[in-house]
Amino acid sequence: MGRPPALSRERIVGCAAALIAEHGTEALSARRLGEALRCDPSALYRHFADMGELQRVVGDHFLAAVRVDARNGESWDAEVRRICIDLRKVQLRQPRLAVLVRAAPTRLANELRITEALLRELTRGGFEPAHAASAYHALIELTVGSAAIDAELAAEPASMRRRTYEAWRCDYAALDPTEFPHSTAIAPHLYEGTADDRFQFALDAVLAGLRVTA
Amino acid sequence: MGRPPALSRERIVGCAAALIAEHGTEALSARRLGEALRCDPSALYRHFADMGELQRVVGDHFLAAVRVDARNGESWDAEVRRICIDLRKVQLRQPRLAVLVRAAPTRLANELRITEALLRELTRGGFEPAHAASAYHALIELTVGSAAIDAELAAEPASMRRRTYEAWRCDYAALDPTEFPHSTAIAPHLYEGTADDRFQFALDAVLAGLRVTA
DNA sequence: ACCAGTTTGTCAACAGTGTTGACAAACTGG
DNA sequence: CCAGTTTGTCAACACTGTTGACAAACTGGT
Repeated sequence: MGRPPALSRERIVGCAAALIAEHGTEALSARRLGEALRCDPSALYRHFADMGELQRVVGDHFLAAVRVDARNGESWDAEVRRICIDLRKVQLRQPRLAVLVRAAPTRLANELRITEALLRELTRGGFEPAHAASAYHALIELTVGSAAIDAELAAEPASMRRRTYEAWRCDYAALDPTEFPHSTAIAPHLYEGTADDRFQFALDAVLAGLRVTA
Repeated sequence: MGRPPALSRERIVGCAAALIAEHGTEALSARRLGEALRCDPSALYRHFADMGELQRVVGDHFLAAVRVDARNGESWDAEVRRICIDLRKVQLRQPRLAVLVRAAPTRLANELRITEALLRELTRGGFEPAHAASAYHALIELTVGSAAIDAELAAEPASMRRRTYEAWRCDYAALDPTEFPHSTAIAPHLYEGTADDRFQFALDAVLAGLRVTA
C-alpha cells in the first residue's frame, strides 16, 4: 500500500557505491546522490535515518570483498594475517568510508562475517575466550587504525606517494643534528618502502607478540 | 609598516585551543573562532592558508602535553610504552584533531619532539637504524590509529561509554549461534573493560613482538 | 465506486560550513 | 605628505545535512 517506491535501500546503496567508485568518496553527498538517482535529496531520508547510516551500509557493502573462508592446511596466524591484509586493502580503497566504519562497529552482515572468521581462527590457535577477545581487538585496532592513517595518501597514484614519502624523509634529514640526533640518523629509513610494508611489519609484530602469550 | 595586527598565529591558536577545551572539537569553525576573537572569519586566512593548516597547528599545540624526557633506570620499552600511552591520551582528548594530525606527519615542533624521543629509546634498545624506523612506524600506526578509532566514543562520559560497549556486547551475544558460533561464544568478553585496556594489550603485544626480533 | 489512510517523492527553506575578491582602515619609509 | 603595504571587514558563492509542508499514488474497507 502507498505510493509505489521508485527507490530502495539496495538501489541507493548500489548507486552510492558506483558514485564513489567513479568520482571518489568526496562525491557521496545527499545532493549528488539524489542527482545520480534522479530524485530529490530529501527522498533518501525515507530509507535511511541520516547520511551516517547510509554511509555505514555502503561501507559494509564494500566489506563484501574481504574473503574469510578457511583454507585447508593454513595455520591460524597465517589465516589471520591474510584476513587483516585483505581487510586493510578494502579499507584503503574507500578512504572516507573507512573513517566512518572505524568509529563504531556497524554490526552489519559483512562486518559480522569478518569478526566471526577472526574469532574462529584465534580459537583454533588455542586462545581462551577472554584472550581471543583481547587479541581480536588488538588486531582490529591495528588494521583499521592503520588503514585510517594510510587511507588519505593511498588515494593518490603510487608515483606521487613515493614523492611524498621522499619529501617527508628529506624534512627529517634536514633537521638540526644536535637537537634531533636520532631523527637525522634514522631519517634515510623513515617512510621507506610502501605503507603496506610498514603495516605488515606491525602486523607481524603483533602476531609474534600474540604467539608468545598464547 | 602596514596596519597594526590585532591577530597573530599565537593568539588564534590559543583561542582555538580554549574554544575546543570548552565547547569540544566541533566548535572549531572559522565563524565561531572569528566570533570568539571578535574578528571576521576571513581574517583568519591572513594567518593560515586554510582551516586545515590551522587545525594542524592547534593539534601540535596539544601535543605539548606529551612528556618525553628520559627517566633514569627505565628500560627502553618501558619508556616507549609510557610515551605511546601519553600520546594516545592527548589524542583522545581532541577527537577531531587527532583525525587531522594522523593523516600526515605535521612535522611541527611537538611532533618532532615525540618522534625524536621514540627513535632515541629504540636506538637505546639496540635497534639498527632501518629496524628502528620499522618499529617506530609500527608503534605510531597502532597508537595514532587506535586513537582515531577510540576518539569519538572517548568524548562521551564514562557511564555512557560503558553502556555503549554493553549494547555492542549484547548485539554479538544475540546473534544466531549456528551461523556465528565463535562470536556468540566470545561475546561476553568483547569490549570488556576500557578502550585504554584494549590499547595497552595491543601495545604490549607489539612490544613483545619487537623484543623477539630485536 | 468511492473515500480514508498510508507510503513516497518533491519543494523550499534553515542553519551551518570553508573560501574568495573587493574595499577600507591604519600604519611606515621615502 | 604621499605611496605602498599590511590587515581586518563585508558580501557573496558554493557547498553541506536536515526538516516540515505538500501532493502524488497506491490499498483496504465500506
